[in-house]
Amino acid sequence: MDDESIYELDALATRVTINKGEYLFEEEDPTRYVYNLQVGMGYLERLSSDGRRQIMAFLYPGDFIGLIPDSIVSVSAKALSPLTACRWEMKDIDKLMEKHHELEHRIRRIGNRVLATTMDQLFILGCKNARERLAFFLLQMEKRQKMATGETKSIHLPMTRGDIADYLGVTVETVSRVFTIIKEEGLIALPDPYEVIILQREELENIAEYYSVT
Amino acid sequence: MDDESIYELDALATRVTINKGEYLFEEEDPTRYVYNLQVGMGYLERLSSDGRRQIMAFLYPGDFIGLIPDSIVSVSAKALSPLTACRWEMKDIDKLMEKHHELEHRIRRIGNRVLATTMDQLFILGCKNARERLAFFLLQMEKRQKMATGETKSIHLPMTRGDIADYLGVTVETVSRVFTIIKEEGLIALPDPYEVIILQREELENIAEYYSVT
DNA sequence: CGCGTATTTGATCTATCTCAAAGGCCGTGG
DNA sequence: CCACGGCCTTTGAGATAGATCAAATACGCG
Repeated sequence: MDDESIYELDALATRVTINKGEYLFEEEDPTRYVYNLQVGMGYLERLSSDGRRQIMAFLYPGDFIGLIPDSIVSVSAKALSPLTACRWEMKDIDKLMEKHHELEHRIRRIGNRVLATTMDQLFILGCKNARERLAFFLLQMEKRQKMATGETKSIHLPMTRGDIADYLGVTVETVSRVFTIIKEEGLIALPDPYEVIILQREELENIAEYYSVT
Repeated sequence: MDDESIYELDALATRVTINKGEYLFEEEDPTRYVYNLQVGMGYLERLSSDGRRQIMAFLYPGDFIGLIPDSIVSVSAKALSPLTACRWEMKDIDKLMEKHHELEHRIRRIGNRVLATTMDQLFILGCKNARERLAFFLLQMEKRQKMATGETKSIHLPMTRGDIADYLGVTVETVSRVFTIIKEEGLIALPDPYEVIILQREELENIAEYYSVT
């Protein structure tokens, strides 16, 4: 992106900070902001009226959130850890896009990538069993962590088993059981519930049918 | 969109026609085209190596397909009926977007809408049971048919029960059974397997948690 | 130190899948 | 024009992956 538009973006940005468990924005919220996550992690969720929940995405540093107007999607963004983000008014971004078309192009490409990821997830939920889902999840988190932080030794999972369950469309107990199973099969090591080390990547990739670009 | 870019788009378009059951493009296919469906219907599918299938979307006249480069998503587009579409080279569209920025804006908005729809589907697959899924499906098809053709009396379903099953992440038998159940509950009428009349919209909407903008 | 929350594991239940078979529709070819 | 084959839908019966319910254990925080 050219220097000028970066400079202008920077000038318009506000910094927001929230605690673990708090919302960056909520479903009903009519405000229209765009965020760029800088520090910490979170997730996008949608709730059904009877309390069921779908986690649509986990959020890593660098992720843009809110690029889709809430008039057409309804999700909330919640922090998994203390979280800081840059925030812009949607209308400012709109204006800036009109001026610097390169910005709209960038935003479109980000949107395309989000769509591709969402389709991967759809495929998983539509076709795969619990074991395949968890394998997919672990490889995806490994890849995203690598992108965001460069860390590859172990996968740190800041979310609970319940969050993983609601991301994969299964129950907590199932997630827990499958973790135990694939640990005992020697596919992963689990130093503690929030730390995963992949021992047999290839086997996991075959299970998940998900091949990260290594 | 301004007249000039429509004119240029038109000049660059090729018309393609395929028969029912044929592919507009396939997963491995390295060609990069953008299509606008004009007549007929189809669907986007992804296959897993062991033959499972997820239908990612049903395609109605007016839909744009292929706006996301296949380098990041892998899907095939198949015809449910004889089908004609306009086709452009992706590179031509890219060039035209650079010249007429309004075009890129339009394309971004189309992409946003696709993402919103995909997220709705994700929510359904992650949280809902078979009955809720079918209710969602029927309301969605009704809405899309209305958008595409204006027809609202009955919903015409050109896809098989198997296609619906692979869209909703259940089996053919389950789809068939749920059709029978909601018919006997008086929620819908089924003059024939491919024709649905909604008798109790409100009840269906409550089941699906899907409220079409009427 | 004690409470609340999260994980894990066990036992049972059930929605959906799987397997099987009958019936209907349509296009083809004799 | 009719018979046949293939494909699709529907329905039944039985199997099962994962859900639900329950309880023990571990962990972190005030």
